[in-house]
Amino acid sequence: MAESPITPREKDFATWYQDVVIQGDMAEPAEIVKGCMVIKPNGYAVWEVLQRELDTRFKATGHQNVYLPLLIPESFLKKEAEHVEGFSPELAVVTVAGGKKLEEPYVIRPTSETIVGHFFAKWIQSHRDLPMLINQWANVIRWELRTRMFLRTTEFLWQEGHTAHSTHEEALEEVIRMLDVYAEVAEDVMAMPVVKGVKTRAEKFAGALRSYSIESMMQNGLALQAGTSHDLGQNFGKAFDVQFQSKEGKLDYVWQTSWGVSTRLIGGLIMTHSDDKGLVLPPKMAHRKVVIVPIFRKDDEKAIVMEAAAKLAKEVGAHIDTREGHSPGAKFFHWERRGVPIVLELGPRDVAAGNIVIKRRDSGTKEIIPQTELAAKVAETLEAMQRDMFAKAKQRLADNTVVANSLGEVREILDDVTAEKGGGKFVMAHLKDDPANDAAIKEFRASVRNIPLVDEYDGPGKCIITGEEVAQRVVIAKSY
RNA sequence: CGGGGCGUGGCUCAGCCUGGUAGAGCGCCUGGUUCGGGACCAGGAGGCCGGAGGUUCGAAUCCUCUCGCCCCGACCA
Repeated sequence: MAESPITPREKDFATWYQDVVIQGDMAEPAEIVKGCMVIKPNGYAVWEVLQRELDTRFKATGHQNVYLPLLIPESFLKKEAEHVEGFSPELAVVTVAGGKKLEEPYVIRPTSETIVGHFFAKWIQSHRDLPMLINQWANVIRWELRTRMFLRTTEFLWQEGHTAHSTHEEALEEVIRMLDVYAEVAEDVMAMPVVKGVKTRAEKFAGALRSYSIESMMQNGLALQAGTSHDLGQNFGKAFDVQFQSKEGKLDYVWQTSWGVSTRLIGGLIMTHSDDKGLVLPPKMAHRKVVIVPIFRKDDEKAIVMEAAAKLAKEVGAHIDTREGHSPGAKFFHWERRGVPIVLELGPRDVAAGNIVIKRRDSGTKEIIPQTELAAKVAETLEAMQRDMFAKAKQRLADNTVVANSLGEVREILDDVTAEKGGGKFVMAHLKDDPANDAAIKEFRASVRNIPLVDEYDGPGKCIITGEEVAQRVVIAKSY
């Protein structure tokens, strides 16, 4: 028995994660470029599934795709005071082009609110131009000091939605609508349960009135911000002079929103479902759902097995592993590490008996069934897997969410938690939304993840720091 | 930016202290035997030892400079 190339979660969760990403052939560090990664075919295919699922929903809610420039004039960033302050430290700037020093440097986009502001000002004159609903699929660069594959890389892929509305109410509806879209994709497609909520003022997007997020829990108990949706108010409208004339003939600034999810979701997917044997993909996220490993010795056996395999593969849309020079065992490990939901084994014994062996990736259960029942069994198994994986993740979230009623208690629960050691929890506590309180939590390197939109706890209570009455408990956790 | 580690065949690393013909395992190629959970045997290809300079008869090894990567903290989708 060869030693597993994957570090067990128990031993070191962070290393386990790296191992799963690499052994699952999802991505590898770019090495030649600091903090960047190469997304490999197996990883990019997952991104393509996400893109399809999200894009379909964006279109269904009335959005259209656009593409904006990668480079932003430096002065644009400075137009919104909070925005530039928030992003300055992590900008990459182009100062030389065409062999000449540029008069005004270009910033490589960390996000496109400013460019959007500029073009919205050109495109919007009347209330009839509203709402303006656009989305961009793009890459962005944020010069982060600490990177981890998929979770935080210097360059990453994402989508950023940008909308403009004539009223704040309408903009807020949009913010929540898109947050709901994210939650739906996370839960129904990725089988990754999330907590929807409002970010504290200290944690909001630079330049927003308020930010909303979906937070998910990884297997080590750390929180992952899986998606954000921002109520930008009229901040960017004023900064970029995006005005429209109302029905009554009055001029007003537009109310904007922006929302995004990134390749980070792939990291979340991995850390939600995978195990010590490697990647586990929920069926809806798997581009290759079923693989057949044929087993044979002699050429005559090979002929009959391959014939049966071809017929069954066609029936269930399976990929046949025809690679030569690899034993069946090696092939099982190969697909297991890559997270394929169902692996079918087909050998001479099965062909003779009219059977086939079906193996589920998540539970590891193996079953021998008649070939005539295969199509129905595959469909049923994929459905059950999707359901079971979500239920399991949801249970883990519930099991690791605890209530605390004092700052000391919160600290005790979270103090020793690290990405490597795990043991993280979502701690529900009453806390006033005040930057000073966020700072107190930061002292032990935890943070307020969000204030849930739906309070599933005991309603109002006294803030664990100030003692003031607050409406509900917030989620406090260590996070990525 | 502070602390730590590391650059040697595709990968993981040994060799460096004590200078003297560049190694191992895995992977790869060829042939044969295998094949129901990581097969075995035989043969083979592949490296100016991150870069520059210096010391020396001679440098992967010693000295100086330099570039880069990884890990740990402060910042973050």
